[in-house]
Amino acid sequence: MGIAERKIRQKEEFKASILEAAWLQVLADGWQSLSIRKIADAIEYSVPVIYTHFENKEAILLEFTKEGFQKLADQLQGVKDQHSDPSVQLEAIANAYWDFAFEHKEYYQLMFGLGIPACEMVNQIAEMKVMTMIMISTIKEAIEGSENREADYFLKYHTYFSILHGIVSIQMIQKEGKPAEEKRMILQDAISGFIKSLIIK
Amino acid sequence: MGIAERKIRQKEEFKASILEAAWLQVLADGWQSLSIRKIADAIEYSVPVIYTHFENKEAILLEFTKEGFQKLADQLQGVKDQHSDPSVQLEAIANAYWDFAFEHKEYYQLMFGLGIPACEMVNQIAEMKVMTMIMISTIKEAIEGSENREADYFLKYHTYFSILHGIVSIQMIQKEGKPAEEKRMILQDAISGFIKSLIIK
DNA sequence: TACATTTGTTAACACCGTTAACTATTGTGC
DNA sequence: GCACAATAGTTAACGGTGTTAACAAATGTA
Repeated sequence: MGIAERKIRQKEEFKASILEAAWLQVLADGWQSLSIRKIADAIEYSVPVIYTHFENKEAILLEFTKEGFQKLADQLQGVKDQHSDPSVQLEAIANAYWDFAFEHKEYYQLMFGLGIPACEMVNQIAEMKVMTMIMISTIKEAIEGSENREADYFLKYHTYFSILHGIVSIQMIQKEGKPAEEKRMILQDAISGFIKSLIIK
Repeated sequence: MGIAERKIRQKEEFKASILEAAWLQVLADGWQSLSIRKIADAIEYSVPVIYTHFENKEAILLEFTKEGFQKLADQLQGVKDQHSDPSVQLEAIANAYWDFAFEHKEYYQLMFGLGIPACEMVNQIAEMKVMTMIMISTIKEAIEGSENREADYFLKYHTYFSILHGIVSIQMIQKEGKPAEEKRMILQDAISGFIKSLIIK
């Protein structure tokens, strides 16, 4: 009575082949270029068959998002297990997180909804430099009036800016939830930590 | 001979009316819902007239991106001027940055290419919780073995995660540029600062 | 063999950005 | 005032997107 099981197996294989074709497209031209029609073309079936295996395009992307979080969690657990001191673990996890993001760029962008039009333009926006200069000059002044005068102000600027953007964009993704009061504390915590490490040796 | 000037002025007004219609659409349904056709509909002209004022859709979005950075820089400069101590300034700038992002969500998302499909789904992804748990448990352990045992581990987790994501996504937007060596230093700097403020009172 | 179910197809709908080809309107030189 | 050139604005199309209704072909069952 293996014929029902064979059918299920074939269905799974079909689903897998859809995901494989989709992933090849994502790797080739980024996930914004992914289209149902291209997938159908790649697997040499008509378009609607895809909808018998996935509710819609988003469901396909969701699959990759889950896969991404699984892979990421695996890698983080892996490096955590290599150390015993929690502080060292936190450092190792941070590095592994960074590695994952850049070794699996497509996954990461999908997981956090990154990289649309601005991606290409943000580099050539002169207007951004004003903001940059305000931040850099303030950091420079802070360093000069501190006991840590040999600090690299450009490095510190990047850190400062990255912390700000990280906090904002994470909170933007997690739509609502916590009250604003609580949210602001995260900012407060991160920035006070940054400033301390900036001005104290 | 004011007729040439009137023409220029009218052209400017037309351009402005396009941007205004576009912005209303963005405010109403987010910038992913913006389409040339909807703009044309709103200003009651045919589609191609828009292309006589803007090269393409991206140029319209670019206009808003510039506007956004200008507004942001203004606000940051404004709060910086209200203080004299650089450390206080850095804190005020951080708060103003946060305020800008959430008071002008659409601008911010445009400026940093945020919020595509994942935005809606990232909340309901069970797979993410594994990663979350790894980070939280490590932070908890670090706190318990530190001299700062009353630290809020959940707050610290958010800070940690936000810093990681911020560094990664900023570096992903600024495609290439610095060598990997230098990039990793930003991570190193931010994380070592975080860990210090985590375990030291 | 006759029927029902599954499987896959074609063709359409309603959108999208972009552009070529055309018309109506305006301004200019005679 | 009139013919001509320049401008402004139009329609209609091209090629693309996600999604689905209607249909045909293959398969399994009675």
